[in-house]
Amino acid sequence: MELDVRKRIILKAIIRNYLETGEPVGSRTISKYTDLNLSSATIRNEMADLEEMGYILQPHTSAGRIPSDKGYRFYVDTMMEEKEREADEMKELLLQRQDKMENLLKQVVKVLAQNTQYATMISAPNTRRNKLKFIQLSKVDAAHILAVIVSEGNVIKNSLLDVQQELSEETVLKLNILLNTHLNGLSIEDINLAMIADMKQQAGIHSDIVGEVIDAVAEAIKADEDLEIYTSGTNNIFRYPELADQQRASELINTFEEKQQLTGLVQETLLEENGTGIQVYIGNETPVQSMKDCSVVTATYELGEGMKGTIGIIGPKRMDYDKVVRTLRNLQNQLDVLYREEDK
Amino acid sequence: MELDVRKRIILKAIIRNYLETGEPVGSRTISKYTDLNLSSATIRNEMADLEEMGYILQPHTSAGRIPSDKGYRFYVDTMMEEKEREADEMKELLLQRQDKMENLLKQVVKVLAQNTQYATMISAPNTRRNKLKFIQLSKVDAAHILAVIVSEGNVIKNSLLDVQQELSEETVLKLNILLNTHLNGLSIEDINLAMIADMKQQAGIHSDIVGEVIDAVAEAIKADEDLEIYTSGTNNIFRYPELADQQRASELINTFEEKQQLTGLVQETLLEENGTGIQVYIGNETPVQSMKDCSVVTATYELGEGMKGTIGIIGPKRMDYDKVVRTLRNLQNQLDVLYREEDK
DNA sequence: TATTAGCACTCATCCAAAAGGAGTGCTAAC
DNA sequence: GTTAGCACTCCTTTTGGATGAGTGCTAATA
Repeated sequence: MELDVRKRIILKAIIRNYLETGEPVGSRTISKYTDLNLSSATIRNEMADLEEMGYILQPHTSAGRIPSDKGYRFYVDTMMEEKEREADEMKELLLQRQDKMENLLKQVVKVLAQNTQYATMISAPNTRRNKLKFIQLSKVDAAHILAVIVSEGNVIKNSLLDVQQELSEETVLKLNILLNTHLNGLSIEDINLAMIADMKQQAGIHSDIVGEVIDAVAEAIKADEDLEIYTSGTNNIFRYPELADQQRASELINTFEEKQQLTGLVQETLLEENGTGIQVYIGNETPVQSMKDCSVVTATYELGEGMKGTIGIIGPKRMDYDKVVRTLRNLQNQLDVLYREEDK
Repeated sequence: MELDVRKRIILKAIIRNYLETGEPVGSRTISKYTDLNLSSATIRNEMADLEEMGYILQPHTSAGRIPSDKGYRFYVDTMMEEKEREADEMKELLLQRQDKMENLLKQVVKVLAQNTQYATMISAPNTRRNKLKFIQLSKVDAAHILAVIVSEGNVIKNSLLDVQQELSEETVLKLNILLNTHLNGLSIEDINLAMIADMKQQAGIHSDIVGEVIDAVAEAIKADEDLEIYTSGTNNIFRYPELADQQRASELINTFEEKQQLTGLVQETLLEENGTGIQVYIGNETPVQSMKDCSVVTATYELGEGMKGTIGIIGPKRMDYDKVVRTLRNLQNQLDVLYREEDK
């Protein structure tokens, strides 16, 4: 059996209605809701077909129908195609310029959660391919050296190093010059062992410090790559009864608190690049187990070349996909603009 | 009427039992539970008295009794006294040394939440009275200067400053010296306007930068004082039916997400210093509105003189006060030890 | 052949009444 | 002062209609 035009119209009507109400929708409703001028009985026949084909299902024998994951998938796919053509007149999200990356990200998730009424997450941009801009060692006290590492996009990391014996100010200065001349402009992938050996040799008796700094650089650039995830609007899940029962709510909240559970989502999204960078995961499609009763919409954002991060919106399956996708696209643009300004 | 010995025993038995079960406790239970060898009827008489005195209450006419806030208060106060004498044989919480304050705090709340099965929070140590150890300005690129501010306890803050016109390396060096000679060893309260004016004058045409740096220092040391709060174990509230209904859960989770709602708790705790630094807020006693159905146990911790922070444990009123207080005391010690090691 | 009216049937939900049970307060006896 | 006994309260659970939304099927209709 195939999905003819009329079946499509009916399926869409069912889904639209369910997105609004969250209640199973019956044949009579559709009969009135659409302008097909068909009786409820005819609709019932079509619905039986749609159910057989797996697009909708009945919670129990004498209830209306709700969309299945397959149904949502159909809806999202065709909706996306149609909307692609439309102009995007979405109003701006109120983003203020932030000097620190962390604050920017926190602000983004928060604004996004407020705008969509869903739970949101954002991962800090992937800095692996990011280039080192600047290293600064400073003597803090007799036993500690502070390494400040700035990479492109003005991402700043600190690391406090223990030193065995006190270094003179001149030594610190020399090390600074040594490190900067060798490392500036390189990404973490560019730094190889030969280079490190070379630097260590030049550092002479202070070669151990060089080693520590290199480690710190690696650490700073890479380490919490998967931990820097911010979330907001967690308690929005209570707006949707289908997610608000204790079992589910508890699991979801746990996932949002233990942020490393969200890394799966980030990785998945960065891998599966399609044109727009926006992806929709419905129910079991999501890579995070605890979200199998949710839908997840993700977007990759880019701050200059190589600095990619992931934004995610998590809500019930009857999410307003349309609005969410538009909002995310809008956000992508704004972040892009923000970056260019930053750079000017 | 006074609280004679027998009434105390009965009251404690009621509370103990309620802490375990979370159900109203009846006279027959107490009659068996205690070794007073009294019949349920006698217990009933005593319970009637206790209710009249306000220590316990009946959810409805034919139910058992549950402790009132006043009852909990009595229990906590006397329990504390008794336990004060006991040796503390609590097992160590598994804290690993962390180089960054942020990581340490995150670890502490997490371990604490896992150990107690309640929701936990910690505020970063108050840095207001903290002394400036070291300031480092570095030229990042033509338009940006990076200010790194290190204060006692090796708390590091960064701030990226825009500059109108490019500064030479020498100028940056001069400014560094100027700032460090003037400001090192001072706390934020020590920095006055005269001093700032003096520095600005010495900086000549670069006085605006000095102003910006001072602002950054103030900002860095003070600003997110009330924002640096970490939480963990939020979803533990679902373990306790009396907190797990949607209304309450949603509010609590929101409070934990919007961390500035927790500042009230931090301030309150730092003010009301008693001997041990441990405080118990029962029900309405808590300064945070959304926790009026919870009990909150807070502890101040200290990392060296002046660096005080607050730890909080939030759970149902029938919290295991005994264990919580012991755990917190234990943690206070461990943090103290950790700090001394750090400092060595 | 596609559509529709009509009808029997299912099943969640609501409501009231009944049953059960835990626990109390009171009284009278010990 | 303590306790056994009993009537009483009130929550909780169960039960059994009644209601209503919605379906599937069949037979009539265009």
